[in-house]
Amino acid sequence: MPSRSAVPDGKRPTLSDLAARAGVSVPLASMVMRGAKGPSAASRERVLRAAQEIGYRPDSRARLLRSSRSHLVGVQFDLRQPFHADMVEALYAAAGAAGYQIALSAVAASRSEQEAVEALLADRCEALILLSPHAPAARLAELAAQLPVVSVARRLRPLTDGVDVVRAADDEGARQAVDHLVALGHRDIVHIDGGRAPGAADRRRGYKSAMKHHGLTDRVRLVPGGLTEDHGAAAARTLLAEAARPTAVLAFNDHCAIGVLDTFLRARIPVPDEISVVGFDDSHLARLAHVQLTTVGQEARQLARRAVSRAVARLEGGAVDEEREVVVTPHLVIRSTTRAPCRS
Amino acid sequence: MPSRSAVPDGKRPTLSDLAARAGVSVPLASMVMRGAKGPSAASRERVLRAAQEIGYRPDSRARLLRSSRSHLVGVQFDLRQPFHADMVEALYAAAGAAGYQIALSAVAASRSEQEAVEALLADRCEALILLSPHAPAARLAELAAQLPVVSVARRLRPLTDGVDVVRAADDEGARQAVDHLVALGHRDIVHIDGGRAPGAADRRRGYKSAMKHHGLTDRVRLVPGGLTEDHGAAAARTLLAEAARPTAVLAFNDHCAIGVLDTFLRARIPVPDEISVVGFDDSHLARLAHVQLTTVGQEARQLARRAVSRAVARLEGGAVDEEREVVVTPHLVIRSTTRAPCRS
DNA sequence: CATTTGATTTATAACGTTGTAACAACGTTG
DNA sequence: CAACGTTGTTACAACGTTATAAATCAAATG
Repeated sequence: MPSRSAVPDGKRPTLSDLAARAGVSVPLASMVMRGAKGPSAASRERVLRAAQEIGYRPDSRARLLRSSRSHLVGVQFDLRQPFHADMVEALYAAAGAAGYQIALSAVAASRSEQEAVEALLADRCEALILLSPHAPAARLAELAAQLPVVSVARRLRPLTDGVDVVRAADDEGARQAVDHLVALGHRDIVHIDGGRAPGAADRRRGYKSAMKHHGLTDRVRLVPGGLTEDHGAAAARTLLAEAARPTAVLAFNDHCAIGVLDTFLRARIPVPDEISVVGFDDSHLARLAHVQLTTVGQEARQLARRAVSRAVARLEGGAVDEEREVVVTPHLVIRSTTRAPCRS
Repeated sequence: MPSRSAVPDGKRPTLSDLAARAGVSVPLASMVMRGAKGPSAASRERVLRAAQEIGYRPDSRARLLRSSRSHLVGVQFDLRQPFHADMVEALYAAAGAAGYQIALSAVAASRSEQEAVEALLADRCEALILLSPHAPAARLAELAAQLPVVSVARRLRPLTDGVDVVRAADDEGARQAVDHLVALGHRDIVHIDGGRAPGAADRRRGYKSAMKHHGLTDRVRLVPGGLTEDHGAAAARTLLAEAARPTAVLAFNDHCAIGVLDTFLRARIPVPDEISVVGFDDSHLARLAHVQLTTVGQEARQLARRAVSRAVARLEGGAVDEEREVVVTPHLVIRSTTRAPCRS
């Protein structure tokens, strides 16, 4: 069996291998590797060259074990939600900038939130960022008793003890969408909702209140939907089966909106000529060249930054008793699926 | 500030807290926690109850540090590829069954493969599973000199030293798709390819050889495509602009196929009535109720299982000098986007 | 009764890293 | 020249866990 590294015994090189090679003590090598001030330029260079030569890599686990701080933030996300992909990317950047690392733990059909969180805890994360968690509020509170917990996009009705919330102003987003549609001349605007999904209630409320504000209370119409394209497609079929169709649809999220778009296309109903469609999230789906979905942008960057800084504040600032809830204002992104209705 | 845990000082409980609480020694508590044989039923129960009471959780980092084996496999995946999501899910299961844990590291627009791999190495992974890596073969070989590396879906032309490959038989998959279409009566079958993406060359070759096998060499037609919906949409527009349209399209992957479908729909070209479309991967996109894409299934479960067992074999079996390349046979999944051509 | 056996339990020493405090070597200063 | 900072370096202990070997103890044997 061939040797797998530059030190004789085939194991990965450690600090003491490095120190031996450079002809210095272990602590000195350590200081150089972590860029602490102290070592002279000469020894610094010697150590770095030796590191290069033997291919030394610090062992982050030992490092974290030693320092009581782990500077590790656990992130729970759902593999099936594209918006989560955007968030994870933004979280890497935000955490890096704050001097923290990220440990990912995925939720999927065969992997529960419970399992995902267990893994993060065993990994010694100092704080948890949960992307639209479905766990009961009691469970979140239980976790928050052990370490800082940030719930992203999931609002907690009574501000749950110890759990920070970072979310977009879903009601405001829905309002913007309705305003835009009304300004274009639409009156029959339907909302395909997200049932009991995180954020759904707020979007519903925002939709209703905006309709009311425009004096369209009697045109309010909710169709049961959900988070997936299938849900959107089903809702769209419901609409098609009816005599009087709406002129515009506000879908719960981009995924759902795509299902709606697709169903309309198949039924030969041109969008936006005959009917306008608005999504929610501004995930990369919406930006696809052939989709160009008008949607409510959730500002993943912002959300990520705020979530991280919230967690860090709890960790470093001691008792941070400002707002428990951070609300980021969403922004309507107008693309090509909305237009004035062709006939009133 | 409220206490964040069940032990007085607010830190997370350790083995010695647990041992003290249970009135036993630290090593004994350790044995109980990891289910080693030795402890009596009585002490086992006492320790477990104490663990329950103080909310003890083993610190996996310390655990890994101590045992030279970490039983940790690093997985590099791309947040934007739905097929990777399926693979990650399957990998969790496969690794768990083999007694290993998984560390995820994502690649995205703002996070390079290099960064992703660095993070995994620092985490002390024993082996790396890379999902369609784009890194140059030389770089992979360099990594393989340090630890077992499995490349999934990316074939390495000359079997690169030390890198195992697990992939679907892309050529065979393309062949199956063509066979299916020909059996339905199609002759003008176009392939929208994946350029230089991993697997693209094989699919191209499989397509060509199958066409040849059916005596359709003069009908071979390649259109430049890519991995995303946008690529598929662009290719479809190219096809639409021409006088003689094909009766069937084999797209590089599901993503690309969806772009094609969408463009055809917008152009009022019914699928599969006027034109058939086949994808590749059988990612969850293809299974959506309103898409029901006929596609070549890559068998994520199989791939994941084989990738893990390959890595484990290298780690545990010492010198495993069987095949360096594991090829899984794909299976055509016939759904609703293929049908006999309406006019010959 | 002394002694072996077997089952439990414990003491001790690591794993690779870093913080603390101590230590040399050196030139400055009174 | 003695006392003193500086600057660079090192010894030592610790983080939370587990492997090894040694210790304890009851029961069983000769």
